[in-house]
Amino acid sequence: MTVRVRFAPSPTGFLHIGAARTGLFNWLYARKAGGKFLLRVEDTDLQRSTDESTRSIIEGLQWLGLNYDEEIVFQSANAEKHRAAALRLVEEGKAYRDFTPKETRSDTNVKQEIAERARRSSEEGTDQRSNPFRDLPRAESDARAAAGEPFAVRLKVSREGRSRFEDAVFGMQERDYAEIEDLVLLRSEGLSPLYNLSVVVDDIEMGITHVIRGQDHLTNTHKQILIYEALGVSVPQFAHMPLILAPNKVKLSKRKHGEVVSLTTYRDRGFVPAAFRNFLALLGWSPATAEREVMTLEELTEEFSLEGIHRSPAVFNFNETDPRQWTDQKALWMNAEYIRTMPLAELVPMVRAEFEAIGLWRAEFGADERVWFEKTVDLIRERFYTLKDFSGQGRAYFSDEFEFDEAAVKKNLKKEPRLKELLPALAARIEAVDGDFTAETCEAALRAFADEREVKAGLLINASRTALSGQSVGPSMFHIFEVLGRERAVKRLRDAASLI
RNA sequence: GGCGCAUUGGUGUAGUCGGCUAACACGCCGCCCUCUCAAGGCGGAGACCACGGGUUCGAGUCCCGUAUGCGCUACCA
Repeated sequence: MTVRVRFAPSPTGFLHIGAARTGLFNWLYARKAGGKFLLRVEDTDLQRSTDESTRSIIEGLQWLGLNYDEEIVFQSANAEKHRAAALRLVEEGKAYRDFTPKETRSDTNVKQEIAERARRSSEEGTDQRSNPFRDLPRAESDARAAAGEPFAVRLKVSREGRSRFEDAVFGMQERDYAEIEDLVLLRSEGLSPLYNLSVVVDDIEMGITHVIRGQDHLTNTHKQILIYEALGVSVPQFAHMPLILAPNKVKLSKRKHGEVVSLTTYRDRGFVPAAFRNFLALLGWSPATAEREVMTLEELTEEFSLEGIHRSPAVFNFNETDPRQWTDQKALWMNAEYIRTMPLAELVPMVRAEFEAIGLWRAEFGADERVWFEKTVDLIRERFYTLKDFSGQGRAYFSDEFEFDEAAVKKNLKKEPRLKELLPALAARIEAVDGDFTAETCEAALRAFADEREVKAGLLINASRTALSGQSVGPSMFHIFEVLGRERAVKRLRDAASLI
């Protein structure tokens, strides 16, 4: 049997990183098994669903490199099928019409209301099967429906017995039927289908063999199994994955934690897709042969297995008050690791895209200066954490309009008044370098000059770094000379005197 | 309230059939390298494996209980 899995996000708000991880695991599972990875947009809640959100899901998957097979399924388009399935269950006596008027429920304190209602009914001793319409004679039910009386459709859950299934991650799961109420399949309003019904009917329709999703669906799985059984269809294999928590151990949510939770944030803040994907894969999963953590997509696919998924939730570690830790440190490290080690040919287009986005790109970078551009990117990549750094700290390499870092000016230029005179003199010396303008020839010239003036080479080197790049940190100074070229290097050395 | 799940250094994790002086990565600290900062190399601090019982010669690993957290419990998804 061919493996068919699906990623089924609901399009409300931007794509959550937890959802993205679920998508990733589904993708890895499908690819490893040589099966199909399908995308289904669960947009049955039309009030909250937006096209923009659907776009962010599609873009997010694309960014992560998770291509899906077959056409996207929009759940809302299948409502008629879902309804027909429920009605068929009424026909077969496996579900019934409930003519009880709908209770109005305030959306804000739902959880609390549920708890209170449960407490009350346990005190009164009412059980889950006490619905008076459960055993209403069929003829009467038909008649009332025909007369236009509104009704919801509920599944008739057995009075006795136990539901059980083997979850690939959490193991054997059991639940007494007594704990499951006769769940509503169709709303009284317009007989519109509810989540549990829609999911099951769609999964059947799409031929899903493995349902890999968040742990928040674990207990509801029993309800869904009941629907599968009523429909007379065998159940798929289930695998639930632990949730991702915020540092204070609460569920990571879009509302509370904002943009760190959104996948697009990582794209927009200079993450390399492969790096973030790698990081995400390691959150709640670990390879059986855990020797290295930096893994290519191929390696991840090869290593992936449901058994490697953990049962305990993972904490996504970040600190909102510290801009250096705006997201998980390990994610940042992983990104830096990718930036400095990935093939230059893959990195350059990403840097280009970043430059184009902020208007720093010039056509020459891709034409006459292409070799130079790549060499420069290669020179500075080593100490960068995100793609944004190329246009931030690295701006001076690509443009004459850049800012000087205050602290750097203070530390490397202002501190030594003699530099006001030394720098222009050094500029003249550098300008006069014979032959090729390389790191070696520049170094020789600078060191000779330092000896002559009896100052430490380090003084000139550090001053030059700030003069040429605006920064106090960066690559070897002589390579900066080489990359900037004679003309720009000399000009910047001269101009820097005015900063002292 | 009921049901379910989880609990190894700050974070992510490894710990097969019980034998650990509890391993790795990120982060942190120090040293080396050095023109700065990284990277790299070396080293260090940091966990009585949530707590309490039990089984056993021996428990992070098995059993019971407690606590805490999370999830579900809806005519939300």
